[in-house]
Amino acid sequence: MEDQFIKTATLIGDATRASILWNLLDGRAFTATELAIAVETSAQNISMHLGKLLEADLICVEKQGRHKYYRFSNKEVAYAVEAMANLIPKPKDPVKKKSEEYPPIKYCRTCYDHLAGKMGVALADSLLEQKIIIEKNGAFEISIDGEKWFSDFGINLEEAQKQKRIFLKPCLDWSERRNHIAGSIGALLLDKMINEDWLRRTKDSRAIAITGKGEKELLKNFKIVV
Amino acid sequence: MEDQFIKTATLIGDATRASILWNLLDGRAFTATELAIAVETSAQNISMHLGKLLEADLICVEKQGRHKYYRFSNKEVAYAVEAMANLIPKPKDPVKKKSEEYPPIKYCRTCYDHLAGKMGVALADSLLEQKIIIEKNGAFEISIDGEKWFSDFGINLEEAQKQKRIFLKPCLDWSERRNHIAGSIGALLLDKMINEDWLRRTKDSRAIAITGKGEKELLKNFKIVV
DNA sequence: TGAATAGTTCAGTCTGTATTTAACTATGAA
DNA sequence: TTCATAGTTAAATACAGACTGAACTATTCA
Repeated sequence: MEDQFIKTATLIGDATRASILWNLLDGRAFTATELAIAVETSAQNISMHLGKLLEADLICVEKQGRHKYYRFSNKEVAYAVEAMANLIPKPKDPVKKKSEEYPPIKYCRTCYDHLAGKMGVALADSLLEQKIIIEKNGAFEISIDGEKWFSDFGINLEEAQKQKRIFLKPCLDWSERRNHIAGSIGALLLDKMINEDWLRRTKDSRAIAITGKGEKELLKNFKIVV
Repeated sequence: MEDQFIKTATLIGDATRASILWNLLDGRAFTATELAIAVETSAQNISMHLGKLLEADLICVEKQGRHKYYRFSNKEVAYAVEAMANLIPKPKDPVKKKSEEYPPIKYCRTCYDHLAGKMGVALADSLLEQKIIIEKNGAFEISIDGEKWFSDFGINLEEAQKQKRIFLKPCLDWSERRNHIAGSIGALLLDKMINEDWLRRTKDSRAIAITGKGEKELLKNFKIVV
């Protein structure tokens, strides 16, 4: 058991592979070349590293034509990466100004395709408090009032319900240790906010940037102070 | 943020340091020398690695005379180690025989000075089931019948109560995720079993070996199958 | 006191493994 | 077809960082 743990630890604990995992953290799939660029290494090298991660079943691959898309094998991998990210030493004295206390990524990032982090949790809290969604034995449900709210907000619930994916489900955020909103509703909320230019995906698209407009609207609609 | 993650990952992902973390996983504190033995490396080397783990605040240290006791800094470290252990590839076909699945240290080890691991948990379960101890809002108490039992078993409760240390307290076991019995009672139980030659401390005193006599007595007294 | 044990520091060595160079296959587009 | 792009494999190289040896301080014990 110890040997196996050491193997896993040394597998993750290489700079290039750690960077790969970090880039895969938002749940999307990337091609080998994309990862090579993101990680800043050669194609041959990324190929070798992806091979090792594949062999240990930390990632899986899907072939599409001449492309190969790599993603996490299962959510446990994401948990482990996030749990490790939790160990990053906190800055002792908050020298920085208020909003800059942490880089945006800490406050606002995507988990697969919905909002996670502090922002995702705050959003879930607000929707719960406004009784737009309600908690029912561990699951989230949309209230009667909530249905109207979503329609006003410009989200078509019937459309969402048609999708295969789970409609509304809580997702435990490791950095906050709190539930936020996953499922298609989570994805739709994120999409909507991006379309309304409240939020913008950044270049590497893991972090989410909040626009000036978004700052005002988030405060107005959800009482979220950015 | 990514850089910091890579730093943390490479910190954990060295074979020697991973082994240190693995050994600290049960929550106990170890001296540098004990760790060097457990990890099978030199004193100088362990010192260097402990220094790095200390600097990153993954572990902390308490000085006691000429000894230095190292332990996890916080529960997040244990979470991360466990989350990583979760990624160990599952054996597809369980080829192994029953009792040899894990080395003895996994089943029977001390946590500070009381029994932890599977053995400690099984012992706590048995005492609870026999109503020798009872759980009362998260704490353990000795029942009326229990007082007689302890006296029959050769443990003087009044003596134990005089000691400063907490008399009877649950202690969460990381590998089992279950409470076992700490406090002076836990220590006395361990002492007693060692005196009766049910158990023997091994050389490095982390692991506990069960004697033939112990095997019989544990089954008889606590229905624990070793 | 001195002897033994616990732990650290530092310079030098060594080695595992990541990376590079180079030659390859497979798919898609012109 | 031929060219360009995506990705792999294999051997040669390079290097970060672990480990060793030797010399040190601090504490306990006899």
